[in-house]
Amino acid sequence: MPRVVTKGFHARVYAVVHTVPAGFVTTYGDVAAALGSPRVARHVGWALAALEDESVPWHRVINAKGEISGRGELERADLQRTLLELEGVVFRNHRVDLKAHRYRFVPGEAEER
DNA sequence: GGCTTGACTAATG
DNA sequence: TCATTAGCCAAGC
Repeated sequence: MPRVVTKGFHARVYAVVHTVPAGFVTTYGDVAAALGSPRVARHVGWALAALEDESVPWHRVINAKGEISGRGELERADLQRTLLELEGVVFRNHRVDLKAHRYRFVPGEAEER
């Protein structure tokens, strides 16, 4: 299993996720795009899988279908849904209404330089 | 330095 | 809307 990586690609992922405000959600692809590479959506998920920093709102990151992923850990998926609902995100069946809650990243927000 | 893995996405039927 | 296939690329070993 991947060790904690607090720098490099993962660090950027965390920085981007940090810019997502409460009440909004984003997709792995969007985060990847915000990083400059729309193809690295899988790595975004991987970065979050290795995440251990509670300050990162990982629960606001879902897949392009509006569904919650979670490596098969239903516990985490349930928590994620609960957290989002508390923030005002509307769930329709088992999916988030991306049209209403998808967050648009602002260039420069996650850039820390 | 090369192969395997993977919280994905988009396209196709 | 669902199932299958192909592509992409960093991190780990």
